[in-house]
Amino acid sequence: MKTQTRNESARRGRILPQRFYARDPRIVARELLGKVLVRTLSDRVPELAGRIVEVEAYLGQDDEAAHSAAGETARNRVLFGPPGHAYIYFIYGVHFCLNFSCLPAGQAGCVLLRALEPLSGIEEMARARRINSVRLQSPSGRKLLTSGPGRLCEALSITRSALNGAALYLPDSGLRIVEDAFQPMEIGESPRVGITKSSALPLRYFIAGNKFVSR
DNA sequence: CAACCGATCACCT
DNA sequence: GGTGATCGGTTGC
Repeated sequence: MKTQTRNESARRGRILPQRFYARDPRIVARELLGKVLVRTLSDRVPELAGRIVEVEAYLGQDDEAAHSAAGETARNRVLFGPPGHAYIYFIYGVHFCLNFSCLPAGQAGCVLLRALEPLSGIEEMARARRINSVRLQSPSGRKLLTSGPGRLCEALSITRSALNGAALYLPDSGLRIVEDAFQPMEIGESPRVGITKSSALPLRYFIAGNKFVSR
């Protein structure tokens, strides 16, 4: 299923305010498409940035696939806190995944980032992902940078110890989401990837036709 | 104390 | 394109 969206008021570079996240994860997920994730590593290194092209919504209730489904624990505490914070978890003993907390404090919905289109700092991303410069020349090589939830975290040096709980709406937290110039986009929907419970819900959203969508 | 995973890679056709 | 190996934190028994 595909639908059209439009956002006339986009102002490039404006940080999304906390209230952007204080809504249903399905709305937040769709509106995050086309926005830009900016990662600041230090004052000395140029910022890394990528356009959000694929996300999944995890609901605050009636969603058995959500980490919050079994209630609050030490790991998922951020999900139950205020909206607009990074929830980062470690999966399969190897990878990190980045989520944004949604809904007011006390409700635990979130959005998982599944793929970015690299915009700047591509050389640095390739170093972090151990992709050599020859491979980076090809479309398939560039897709290895940030197409996948574990890949994008590795490319942007996003770890739980560094960024779990970070406020996405503050300019100095190392991770923020900004608006980009308006561009027409068609949004595709599908079931979410890699889960077994609540697997039929169509809560994965992506920019139709974008080459950096993971699948 | 052990099963469970929201993924990726190498290697195969 | 498809298949199998893999790792370790988190959780609940």
